[in-house]
Amino acid sequence: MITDRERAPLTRSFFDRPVLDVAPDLLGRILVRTTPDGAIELRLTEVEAYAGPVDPGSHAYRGRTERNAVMFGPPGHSYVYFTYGMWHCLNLVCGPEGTPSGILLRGGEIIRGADLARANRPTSRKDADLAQGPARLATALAVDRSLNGSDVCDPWTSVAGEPAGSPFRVLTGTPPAAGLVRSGPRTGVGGEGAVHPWRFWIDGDRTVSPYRAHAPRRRR
DNA sequence: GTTAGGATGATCT
DNA sequence: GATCATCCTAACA
Repeated sequence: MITDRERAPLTRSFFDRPVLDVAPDLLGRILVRTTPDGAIELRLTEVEAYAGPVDPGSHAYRGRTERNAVMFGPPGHSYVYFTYGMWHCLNLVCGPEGTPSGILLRGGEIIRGADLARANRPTSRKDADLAQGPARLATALAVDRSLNGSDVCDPWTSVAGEPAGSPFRVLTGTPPAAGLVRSGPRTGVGGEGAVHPWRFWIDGDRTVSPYRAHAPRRRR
């Protein structure tokens, strides 16, 4: 059962918890993406948890490789991967260190810097689409693999001494209204990984991506 | 409103 | 060689 009113303090140890605790706790919080052109703020509305070695859906399921190496590192860092030949996806690594797990950011509402986000994603027809879906989210926030392994600062370490060029921060934001946090199967995850209801979203929010079940692709 | 098909390349078996 | 934590467009209802 999801207890959507439990909110951990947003300190350095926020991400150093089991991924299933962190994932619903991220809903409603704000990811600040700082670019050379300015800041974009995104209120998170949809995430998916990937639970490392016990989860067939996780990139870390078959052990450490060059691609998934940051999932095996300390929590509070970004894991960015490239998929389908075109797209990037942004994850946040959770703890404790040694249990490689991450949270895929699937959807959010741009609450500041919408002009920058629109410039990054000119094909978007309406603002609700800007970060609706993981690859759209990464595109709107100008995230690519050059940001893999970046530190995700919390407010306490970033108030005065934020390193120049630090690309991500997380702010407290506004919690979802009571009773609106939902969970269900993860999008696009098949096999045994499909049984876990590890997708979390804010019910009724227009920036949550439509659910699509896993479907094997036809070969051509 | 929904659905089918193509784009495109890194990664892993 | 197959798979992939996807998106967009066109076609249809």
